Amino acid sequence: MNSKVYQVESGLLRSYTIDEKGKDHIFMFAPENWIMADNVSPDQPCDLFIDALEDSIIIQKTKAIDSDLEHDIQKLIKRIEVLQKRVIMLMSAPAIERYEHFNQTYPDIVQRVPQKMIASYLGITPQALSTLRGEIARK
Amino acid sequence: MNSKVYQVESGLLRSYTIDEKGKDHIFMFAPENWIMADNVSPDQPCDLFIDALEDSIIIQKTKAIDSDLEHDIQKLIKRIEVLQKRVIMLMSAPAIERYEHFNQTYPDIVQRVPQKMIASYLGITPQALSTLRGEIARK
DNA sequence: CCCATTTGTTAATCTACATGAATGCAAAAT
DNA sequence: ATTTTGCATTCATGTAGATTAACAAATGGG
Repeated sequence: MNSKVYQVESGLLRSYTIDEKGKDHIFMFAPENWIMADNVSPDQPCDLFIDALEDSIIIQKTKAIDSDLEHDIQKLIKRIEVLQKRVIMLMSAPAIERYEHFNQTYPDIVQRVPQKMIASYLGITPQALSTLRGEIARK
Repeated sequence: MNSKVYQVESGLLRSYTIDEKGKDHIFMFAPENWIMADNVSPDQPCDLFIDALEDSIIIQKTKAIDSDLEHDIQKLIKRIEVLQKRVIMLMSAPAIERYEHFNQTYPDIVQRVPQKMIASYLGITPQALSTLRGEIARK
């Protein structure tokens, strides 16, 4: 079981899947002080890939729960919180609101990654994001 | 902080949000042996409501992490896993595939709740689910 | 049993977003 | 300098699913 947890000291990571049609979907970004894991659970794998979008310093932690249990639980809860919000927004909010929420969640990432990746995170095409940004700028 | 965790012994719970337009979105179901929590984190509340869809026996656990820490972590990880899958499917899979995945995740729930709730879980309207089921039956 | 309310179905129309293609543009690569 | 290569923009068209509405079926309470 080669599943790992990474603590980002500096730089920027992303995790993403590739669906049957070959399209990739960014699952999350991890800038400084975020943690990121590939397969949270060894069974029922999720095929989550991770790579660095910037030169990054990361600390690789073994998932063996050794010392700071409470701390780990807090981190996990934080992630659940983010995921819940994301599910709800995907179900109920149109792309433009998801984009605005993205800007709040990751205030400075917009400048740091190409737009196509943000589109991938939002679950829309780069073209859709482009026109959507046009509309925002126009008003 | 009145946030609780519930362990379902028998019956069926659901958790859901209500968006600004008054529409509700079922976040998850919890049949026997599942756990369910309302606000995972006291800050940044998510306005997740819980109620029982069947007569249910539940054990209310305080969220204070008392004894079985490892066990709690396993549960949390399971939830993250489910959430991740859900996010990915919402982004990449059409409603019909989400419906099929739902049937795998909750094999017998289809019979136990009204369709409108399943639609809510899937993030589509009851009408859409109805026609979608028609198409499945027809082939 | 009858009425009222909720739930499911079907169909017409509308809209957000996907898809595909053409164009411009900047950064690499040669 | 020139040729790639990848990214962003714009437009035309297609489509999944929303919306609205009307009706049928089921459920529940008196």
